[in-house]
Amino acid sequence: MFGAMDSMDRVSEICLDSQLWHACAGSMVQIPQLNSEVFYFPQGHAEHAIGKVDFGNTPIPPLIPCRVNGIKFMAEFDTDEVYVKLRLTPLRENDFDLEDDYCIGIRGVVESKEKPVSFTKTLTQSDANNGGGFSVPRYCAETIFPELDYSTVEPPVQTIIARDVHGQRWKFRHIYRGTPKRHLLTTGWSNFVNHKKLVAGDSVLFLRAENGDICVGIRRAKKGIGGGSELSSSCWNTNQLGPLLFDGGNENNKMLNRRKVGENLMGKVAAESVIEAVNCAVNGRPFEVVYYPRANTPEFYVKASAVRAAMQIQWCSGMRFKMPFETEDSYRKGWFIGTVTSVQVVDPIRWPSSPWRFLQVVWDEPHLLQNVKCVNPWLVEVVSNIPNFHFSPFSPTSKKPRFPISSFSNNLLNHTNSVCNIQGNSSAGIQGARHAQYGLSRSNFLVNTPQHHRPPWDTYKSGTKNNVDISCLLTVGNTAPEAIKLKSSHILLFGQLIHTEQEHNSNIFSAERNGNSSTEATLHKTSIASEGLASTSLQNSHIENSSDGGSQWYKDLQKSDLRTENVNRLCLAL
Amino acid sequence: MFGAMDSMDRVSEICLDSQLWHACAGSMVQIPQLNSEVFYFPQGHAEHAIGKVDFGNTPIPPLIPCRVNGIKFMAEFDTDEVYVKLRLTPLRENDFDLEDDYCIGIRGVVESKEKPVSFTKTLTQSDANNGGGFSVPRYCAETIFPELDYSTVEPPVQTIIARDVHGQRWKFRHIYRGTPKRHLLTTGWSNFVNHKKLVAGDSVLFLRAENGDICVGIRRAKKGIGGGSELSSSCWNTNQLGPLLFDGGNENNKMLNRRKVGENLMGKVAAESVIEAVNCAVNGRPFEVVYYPRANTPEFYVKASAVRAAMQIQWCSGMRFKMPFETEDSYRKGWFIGTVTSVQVVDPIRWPSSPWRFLQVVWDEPHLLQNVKCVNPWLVEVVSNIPNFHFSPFSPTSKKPRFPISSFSNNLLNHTNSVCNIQGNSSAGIQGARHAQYGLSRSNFLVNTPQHHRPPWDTYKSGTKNNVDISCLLTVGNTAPEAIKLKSSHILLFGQLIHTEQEHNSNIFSAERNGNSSTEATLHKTSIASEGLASTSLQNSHIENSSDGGSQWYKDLQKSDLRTENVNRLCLAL
DNA sequence: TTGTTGGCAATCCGCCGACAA
DNA sequence: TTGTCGGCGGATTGCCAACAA
Repeated sequence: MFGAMDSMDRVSEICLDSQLWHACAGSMVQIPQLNSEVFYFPQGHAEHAIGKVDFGNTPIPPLIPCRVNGIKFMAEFDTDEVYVKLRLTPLRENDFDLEDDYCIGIRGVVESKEKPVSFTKTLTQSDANNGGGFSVPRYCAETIFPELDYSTVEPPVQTIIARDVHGQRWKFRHIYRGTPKRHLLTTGWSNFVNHKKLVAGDSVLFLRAENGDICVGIRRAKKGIGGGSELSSSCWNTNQLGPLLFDGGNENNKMLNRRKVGENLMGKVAAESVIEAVNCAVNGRPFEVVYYPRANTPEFYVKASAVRAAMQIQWCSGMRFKMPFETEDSYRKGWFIGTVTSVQVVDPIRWPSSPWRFLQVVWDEPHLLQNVKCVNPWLVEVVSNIPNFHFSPFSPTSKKPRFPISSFSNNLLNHTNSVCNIQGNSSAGIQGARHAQYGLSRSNFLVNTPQHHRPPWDTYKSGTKNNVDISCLLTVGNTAPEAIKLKSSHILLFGQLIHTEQEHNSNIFSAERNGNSSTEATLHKTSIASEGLASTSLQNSHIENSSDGGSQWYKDLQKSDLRTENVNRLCLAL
Repeated sequence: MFGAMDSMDRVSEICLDSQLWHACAGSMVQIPQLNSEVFYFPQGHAEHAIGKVDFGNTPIPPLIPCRVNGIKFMAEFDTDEVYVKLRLTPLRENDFDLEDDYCIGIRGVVESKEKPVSFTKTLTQSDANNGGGFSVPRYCAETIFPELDYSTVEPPVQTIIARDVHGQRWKFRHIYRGTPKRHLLTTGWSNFVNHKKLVAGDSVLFLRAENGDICVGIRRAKKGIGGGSELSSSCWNTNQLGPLLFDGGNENNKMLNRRKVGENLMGKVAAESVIEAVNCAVNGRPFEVVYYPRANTPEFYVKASAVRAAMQIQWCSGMRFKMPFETEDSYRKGWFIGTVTSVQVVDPIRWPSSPWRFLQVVWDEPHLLQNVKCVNPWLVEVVSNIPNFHFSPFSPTSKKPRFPISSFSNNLLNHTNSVCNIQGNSSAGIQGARHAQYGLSRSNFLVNTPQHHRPPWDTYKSGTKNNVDISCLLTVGNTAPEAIKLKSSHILLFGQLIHTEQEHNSNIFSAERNGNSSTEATLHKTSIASEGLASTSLQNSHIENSSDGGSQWYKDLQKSDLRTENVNRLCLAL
């Protein structure tokens, strides 16, 4: 028998700059090392396909250990959507090689290569529609673009040539003019917008490569069914629409051509390719898989060590965990926090012993992750394994506990370990199951904020606003996401989620350090409303003497209709 | 084991009007009947792929009998390129069913369904570039479009709504104006051109369906490597370029987006899909194949009866044959004529006993088919099995015989029959090999045309021009292509090819009956030059009293530099 | 600091008859 | 009969400062 993939290697090349690829894909995407060991999940691959995948009655292992012996960073020609092509070779029993599989640990860890400086902006109406201009945020112009010569010509202009993911070059006129002065891209911009079929809400990304080259990437707004939650995480599942029907056409060109973009048609793979891959995988033949990082289904290839580590945790209901997310402009990161309600296989008939999504969960902010009821254990981090007792008895939104608190049971533990034999050759079983638990202690606590107009920083560490109990999560030092590298003595408001449930819009407040400064940060407010995403930032706010940044943030907070019944939770990051 | 194709049936539908599909594909394409028996040729499938296909060392039969149990007429979303998807099920020995496989015989036979009226025009510069208008040939306007009301408004206008292959509707303003009056498409036309990315040289096709609906199809000009031979036949092979390199982009939008069109990138299938199909075929599993009629490689699925019939012919060198072709605007059809030089397998190592392209040939007009050295026997029709003795000894272009005349040998005959066992259950072997020979007698003969300025019709039946020997081929009655249904008493000049070898351009003269008239015909002159194709027609020329049509044709003939050293061959069709 | 607006100039689009082949 | 050209009028594009948030 000949291998079906033997002829592919010479057909296509790793076709673009991998740094730009990563910038476009977002920092959430996990790309395994070449030659490392991963588990391939047919079940997850099927989730990544258009439509349902029918495997028939053949029994298929829920996960298949593979070696990664090919990684290609790709981008679709028409849409610029990035994807990765992995070549996987199923491992036989004696191929297991635990030595080379050093466990990096949690997700979202810093890559060895340092990230080039980049800036992402979501296009406004004016950027996308009118006059062919793009309003360049000052930060982007000053950190990404080559330095403008402000002295010789008035107004200062320069030509910027930016490479896209295909290596194609785009020319923009960058001018600093107007009253008050601002940075604009004029000539060349509308050409770019038209070619890329960008609309308001899409994002563009400028990146300055190590060699000084400017790159430009795009990320299309996800036209989610429910109208626009703009967060990205790796546990999501989009609703499946039927195959798109073509409605007979008209003159609406831009929208017509966007049909392929951002909807379920693209960013997904064909059902047959899944079946073909699974076919190879179960027969021990090498195969290729394609993964679209922005398709909102979790990776179906997972670093073996991460799976093993996750499976050694005694998952049980009541456990508190956090899962990383990032906002669509890849600027702000944070954690979703939730609680395990039960531990069970999602499809006992088709996949009777699969760990895929076997954590049934509820979220502290349930409206953002309405569709996500079950997650993969390797995607989350245990925060507390003490059952989450009802600690906000007076909050109207949580009048009663959301789930019954189940006691730890050995049944559950046994089940977890018997799900499949993925412990490798090492000492598997119940004995070894305890040693990898995360050493985090319970850090949830109740705080009270005073009622009115306090200076923002110190008072929000604890207290009550309008008599709402506010629970805070303290995360320490090295477990905080890399964007926040403040000294531990700096107190930052981070990842605050305040939502008004009745109006279905939310604000996320977050903070980020500026450059290498340990005393300056940027405060962000992101409104997630049904109309889309609007974000404002307060840059260069001084933290220690947080006079204006803090107060501005505080004003925003006041305006955001923060009333008793609207506050769910505030999180403080130390 | 689960079938890899089980999940495909519900993914896509037969997605467009099959008559429009056929009009776009051209009449050369062969679509087998549903449930009929075909031979699948892995070798031909590999020719249809991008790049080389490496089957490894596995032995693969050169042809695999299959039943056609699915036909889908498709069109690419972006390019409108038509293709067909066939689902084939390999037949086991006892599945052979010779009963249902009635032999229709030669290629190019009339389909049972009558063809709707259609008109194809190759876009001029003015059609494609300037002013957004399309100059409608009168014939098209009067036979395809709804009748214009010339009485009420001046100028007469109408709105034409035409469906494309996707079912999308396009609106055109059709106006009859100007001095002199002509038919034009104005509003809506440039929108169509831009959406479809048409350029001068591409063709558009208007079709009037049975229910009166207007359809519009497109056929992109083939940007052949050698610059523009505009003929289509089923034996061609495009040169393989390497994967297209992207040269860094610029503002040339239209050309950029056309990269995918008409070059080798499109109209071909992926190498892996070939391997996958072959894999299924050799293992007896159903599989799907995709064939692009306009990719210029022959069909790799061939009606079983056609293959069997072809293999029962005693092919030998010296045999004269003809092969059908049509011009790219699907208006004129004709035959290439050639001679078999040898009969041998093309790749004795990989495909030691394959009949694929096992006829090595030379063409009477070699410059048009430079790349085609070997053809499939089922694509040609024997004209004469008497070796083609050197009958034009004085023509300067053929100073010596092009090939040695080999004698009939039983070796060759034995070889032919031993190529593979495809004779079904019927009496195979040498005995049965003779009964299906075509009953054509040798009809090549030498004629002499007088030297100067003769009236065209009767004198060209025989004679010499400038002392050039002209050999003529007479084909009789029912073997002529359907477009020519003249009474046998009418003598028509048909398929005349006159080329000036030094200038690398050629003229094809052909004649076609007008409508149902048996006394009117259209004479066509097509210039095939390196700049592309230019064609002129003389319509409504009366044949019997061929006063103006004939003389016009004769003037063209005179102007075409028809000198001794330029004339290769003239063919007359009776 | 940056999103939106309206003014405006320059360009382009596309309809037209006049030719000519 | 139909391909190409130049004229032209109207629509669109896109640069800009003035505001406002």
